[in-house]
Amino acid sequence: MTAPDPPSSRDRILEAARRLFHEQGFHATGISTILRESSANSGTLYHYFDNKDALLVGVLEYYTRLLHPAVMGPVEQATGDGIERVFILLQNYRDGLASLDFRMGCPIGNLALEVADDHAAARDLIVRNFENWAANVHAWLESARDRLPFSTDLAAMSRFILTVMEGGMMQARAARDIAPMDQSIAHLRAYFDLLQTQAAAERTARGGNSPGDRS
Amino acid sequence: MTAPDPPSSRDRILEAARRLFHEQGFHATGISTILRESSANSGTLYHYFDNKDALLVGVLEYYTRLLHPAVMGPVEQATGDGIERVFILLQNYRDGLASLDFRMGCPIGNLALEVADDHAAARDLIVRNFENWAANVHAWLESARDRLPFSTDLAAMSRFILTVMEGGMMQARAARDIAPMDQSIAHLRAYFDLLQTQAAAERTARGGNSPGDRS
DNA sequence: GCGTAAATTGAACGATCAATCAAATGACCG
DNA sequence: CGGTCATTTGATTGATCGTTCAATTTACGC
Repeated sequence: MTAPDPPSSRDRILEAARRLFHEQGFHATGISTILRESSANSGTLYHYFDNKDALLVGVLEYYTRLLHPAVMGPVEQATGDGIERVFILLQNYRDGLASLDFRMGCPIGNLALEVADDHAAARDLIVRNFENWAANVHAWLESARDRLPFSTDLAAMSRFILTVMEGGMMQARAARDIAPMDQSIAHLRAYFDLLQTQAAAERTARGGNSPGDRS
Repeated sequence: MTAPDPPSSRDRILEAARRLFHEQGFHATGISTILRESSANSGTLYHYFDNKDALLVGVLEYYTRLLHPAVMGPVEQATGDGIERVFILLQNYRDGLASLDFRMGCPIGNLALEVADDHAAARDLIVRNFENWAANVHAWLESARDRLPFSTDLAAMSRFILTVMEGGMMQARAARDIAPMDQSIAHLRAYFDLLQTQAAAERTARGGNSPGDRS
């Protein structure tokens, strides 16, 4: 059992930038603060990153790598039920927000609204993070395919779930009150319950058309 | 018919700040830009506003005043149906985002994620804007009370609708593609359809318990 | 131990930041 | 016209912004 390597300068800088961007936002975080918090010098930072935007890209790539190990993996460990996974995932975000005194919220969502219009490379990575998140949830939903109505668009549903997470966190964070997020999750749960009821009716009816089918 | 008064210096500054905060965000907007765009001098700005934060507060108060005349009123003109109003409102946000080439998004939501943690006064106004928005939608839903299941929490539902709007806009804006928002709205519509079907069943059953009731 | 490249140091740069203030001008009242 | 207060001017402040770079130290193959 060897002692873990001390984190490299590059990693310390990246981790400080990640944390500060999350705590304060991109524009509100100065390079000097990142240097102080990572015990690095400006020359070292600019040795590894061309400029502040490249640092942001590095942070977003880090989040991309982290998505499954840190976010999706634990949920998949908790249960094999695709639908239950969705609500464990949302509950994890909920608990994380409340445990941090309603500060910070979703780092990707924050950056999406702050920098998406101006930083093309960052925007691409933000979009990719959203896509990976939704694709993972989509796979969960596919595993519960037979418990949902035949006509339900599961890709759109995974987007909808991300919508509920981001919109709920935005309101709960602003209000410093978890209620808006809990209420949003509760309505998503009610929606799933109705869909499952409908799917059960479909199964007994053997392919009869469904009440919510708007085609 | 008299010619309208030319806007006062204070109004020009406020309008420039509002637009620039919306286009670029709060931290990314410099005082000097606001001065240039409003053709004012720094002394004039600081005569009316103590500092940049007070200017932000002024902008948020302006949004508060604007909510009903500019956002809710037109929807209420379009139809008297409480449920249909919800989807016209969402469609208006959707069309606004698409017509601006997926830039900017909801100004309140942007500020919520950028400044909510640090600026107490701004946070209060952001919360109030969300509350007013949800309260207005809540009133619409109450007017359709008998078409929704008895047990449905309409206050929570109005929060849920705001969640769908903000979360959908976030994704659509980042992706520069309206699809994630349309998909989210479509699922909200499917949810409402199921609720209305359930409510109709309740009415014929005269108070029987409902499938989605999770008490 | 030597040579070379990578990594690190930290002072310094020009630009821009939010904010100040004494002086000038404008509006309104008696 | 004189007096008074609100408004506007714009040069200027010190701080902080992101960034540069020549010099120095460290790491590593031969």
